[in-house]
Amino acid sequence: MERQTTIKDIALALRLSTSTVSRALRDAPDVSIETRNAVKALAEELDYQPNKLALSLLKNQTNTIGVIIPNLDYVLATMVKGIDEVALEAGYTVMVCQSDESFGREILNTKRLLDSLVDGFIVSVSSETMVYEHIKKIQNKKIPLVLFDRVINNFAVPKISLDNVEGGRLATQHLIDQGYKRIAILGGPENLGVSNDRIAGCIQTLKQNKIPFDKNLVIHCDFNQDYAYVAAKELLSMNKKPDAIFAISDRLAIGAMLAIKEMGLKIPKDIGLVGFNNEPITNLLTPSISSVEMYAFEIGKATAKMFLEMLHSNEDMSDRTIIIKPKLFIRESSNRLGLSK
Amino acid sequence: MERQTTIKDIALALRLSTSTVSRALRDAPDVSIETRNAVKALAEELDYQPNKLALSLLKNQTNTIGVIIPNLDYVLATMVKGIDEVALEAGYTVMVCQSDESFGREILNTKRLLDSLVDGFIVSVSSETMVYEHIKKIQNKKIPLVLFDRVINNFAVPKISLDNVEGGRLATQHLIDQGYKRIAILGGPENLGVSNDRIAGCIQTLKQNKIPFDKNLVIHCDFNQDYAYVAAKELLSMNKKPDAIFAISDRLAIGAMLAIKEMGLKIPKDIGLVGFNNEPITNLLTPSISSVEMYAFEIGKATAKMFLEMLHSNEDMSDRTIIIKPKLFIRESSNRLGLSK
DNA sequence: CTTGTTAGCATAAACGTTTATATATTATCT
DNA sequence: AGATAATATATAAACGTTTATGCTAACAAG
Repeated sequence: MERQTTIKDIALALRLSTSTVSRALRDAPDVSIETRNAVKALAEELDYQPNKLALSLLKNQTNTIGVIIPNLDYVLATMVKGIDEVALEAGYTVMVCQSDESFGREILNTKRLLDSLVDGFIVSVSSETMVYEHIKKIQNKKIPLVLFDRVINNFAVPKISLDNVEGGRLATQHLIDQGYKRIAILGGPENLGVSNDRIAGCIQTLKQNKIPFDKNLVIHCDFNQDYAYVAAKELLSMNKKPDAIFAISDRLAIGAMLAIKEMGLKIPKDIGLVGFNNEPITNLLTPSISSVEMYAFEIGKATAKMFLEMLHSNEDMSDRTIIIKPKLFIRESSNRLGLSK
Repeated sequence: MERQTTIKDIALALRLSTSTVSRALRDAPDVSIETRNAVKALAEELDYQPNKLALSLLKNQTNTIGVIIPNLDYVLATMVKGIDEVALEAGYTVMVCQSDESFGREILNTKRLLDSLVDGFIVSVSSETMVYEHIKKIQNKKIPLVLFDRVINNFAVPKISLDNVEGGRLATQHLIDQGYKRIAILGGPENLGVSNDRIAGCIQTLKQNKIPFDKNLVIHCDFNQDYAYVAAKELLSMNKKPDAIFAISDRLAIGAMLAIKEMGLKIPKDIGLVGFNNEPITNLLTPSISSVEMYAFEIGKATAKMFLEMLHSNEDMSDRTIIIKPKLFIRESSNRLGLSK
C-alpha cells in the first residue's frame, strides 16, 4: 500500500502552509489566484485525494450507514438494493452486516459498527432477537436509527414496514372466497413480529367471516423449506385436516407444496395454498403459487430516505412510521373457482 | 449523537496524561498497578470505547474490506455470505457495494472506497466492464486486491473462480451421453468471461465427440429470464432446430424452459435442458432442471481467506489462482434415458 | 557521597484534515 | 507621512489515538 499524496506534500513542494493549500483546494477566498491554480495543478498531477479518515475524525461523521439484517434472502437483498440506491445517490456508503439470524452475531455486528464507524443504523432484527439492549444502546447514544421490515414495537424510533396484518387478511379472505373452510397457518419462528402479524390478520379474517378458528391449525417453524415440509405433513395428517394452507413466506409455501404433492393431494382442488413475499419463483412453479407482494424494493428506498431525513433534520422523528400496503397476486395454487383477477 | 467518552476524559478525571491512560488500558508496563486499576475501572464506568477512526488514521488501516459486486442475486449473495463469514471471524468488516451491472456505478463505487476507507478490495466486475483502468488504479496504489468469480485475465492479482470451461464440458458431455446431437447454447453478455468459458467448454466437448458445431446455435443475451425466453423461441424456430439447450445460468434456463413449454415441446424428450449455478429453484420446477453447481459459498470463503493472506503476508501473491471444480447435478430436464447418477 | 538504575509518569510528535486567529506585506485614504 | 484597511499567507489548535523520548524521584551500589 503506497502512501497517498497529502496536503502536506503539496504544501511542502509549493513552500506553502497546509492551511493555504486546504483553502485553495476548496476555493475559499483569501487565496490568490496564482496560488490556487498552482495548488490545484499540483494536486491534479499528484492525484491528490483527501483522506476521508482524517475528515471523519475531524467532523465526527463518516458518511457511512450501518445496515444490519438477518440474512441475504430474496426479500432482504431486494430491500438492501433499495437502501443502497438511495444511499449512493446521497453520497453515503452502506455497510451491510448479516446476523445470519443469530442473536449473538447481531450483537457483535452492532458493537463493531458502533465503534464510531457509522453515522447511524438501519436495522432489521434477527428472528432470535427477543432482548433489545443492543438496540437501546444505539438509541441511548442518540445515534440515528431506523428500523425496517422486522420492526420492534414500543421503541421510539422511525419504522418502515409492511402492513403484515393486512397481508394476512388479503390472503385469508381470498381463500375464504374460494370456498376453503379449514385454513391452516404455517408460521415462522414464534416470537417473530412479522409472522405473528400475518397470522393475526388471518385469524381476524376468519372471525369476521364467522369461520371457527382451530388453534391446532397453526404451526410455527423456522424459515426453511424442509421444516415447512415436515410441518405441512403434520397438518395434513390430522384427522380433521385443513383444506387450505396460508404460509407466511413463499419458502414455507414451497415446502408445503412438496408435502401436499407427495401425499397425493391436488392443489388447488383438495388443498388451497397461499404464500407471502411474491418471490419470482412463485410464478414459475407448477402449480404457480398465489402470494402477497410486499414491495421490498420500495420499503428499502423508503427506509433509506427516512434515515437520511433523520440524519439531517433535528426534529424528533421517533414517532414516524411508514406502513406499506401489500397486494395479493392470485395464481393457480388457490384459484379453484377459476376466477381471474 | 452524544459525544463518546475519550481517553482524554479519563486522563482529566484521574489527573493523568493521555499516554498513561492509553498504556494502562493496554496493560503496558511502566504503569503502576493502582493507576492501571483506576483507569480500567473508570473506563468501564464511562463505557469507554476506543475511537476506531483515530486508530485507523494513525495506523493507516481500517479493518474494512471493500467488496464490489455486480448485483445481489442468489449466487453472489451466497458468495458474499462466505466472504462475510471469514471476514467477521478475522475481525474485519465488509463493505458491500453493488454496481448493478453498470460500469459507471462500478467506477463510482471503486472511487468511493478508494478514498482510504478500506484496507483492500475484493472485486467481481460488472458485465459491462471492458476497460479496467479503475481496477488498475487499485493495483498501482499497491492496495491489496483479489478478484473472484468474474475475474479478469492478464491481471497480476490473486484470483478465485470456478473452472467454467469444465462446467461447460460436464454439461455438454452429459447431454451428448443422453443422445442429444444438436446442442444450442444460451450465453450471457458477449464479453463476459464466465459465460464465454462455459461456452468454450461446451464447444470443446462437441469437437471431442466429433459433433459438428453450428455457430448459429449460440445466442447471447442479458441475464434475464425474459430475454432468455425470446432467445430460446428464436432457437426453436430455426429450420434445423436444436434438440438440447445448454444455458449458462439457471435464470436463462428457466426462460428457455418457459419458451419450450409454450411451444408444445416436451422436456427432456424433445428438448434437453441444462442450466448453471444449481440454484435451489432448479430442483423445484417441473421438470426439475439439471444444473452445474459452482460452490458459491466456498468460493466466497476461499476469496476472503486469500485476501486476508495477501493482507498479512508480504510475499508477492500476484500469481495465486484458485480454481474450484464444478459438479453436474442431473435432474429431469436432461435425463431422457432415465439414468440415475 | 556520588553515580547508576529503575519505576512511574509526562511531554511531544505523529496520522491528515479544517479553521480560527495571528502576522506580514501592500494599498488606500486623509 | 502616518494611520488604516486589504490581501495573502502562516501558525496553532482541534479531532482521538499511540508511542518514542524525556523527566523526576527513590533507591542501591560503590
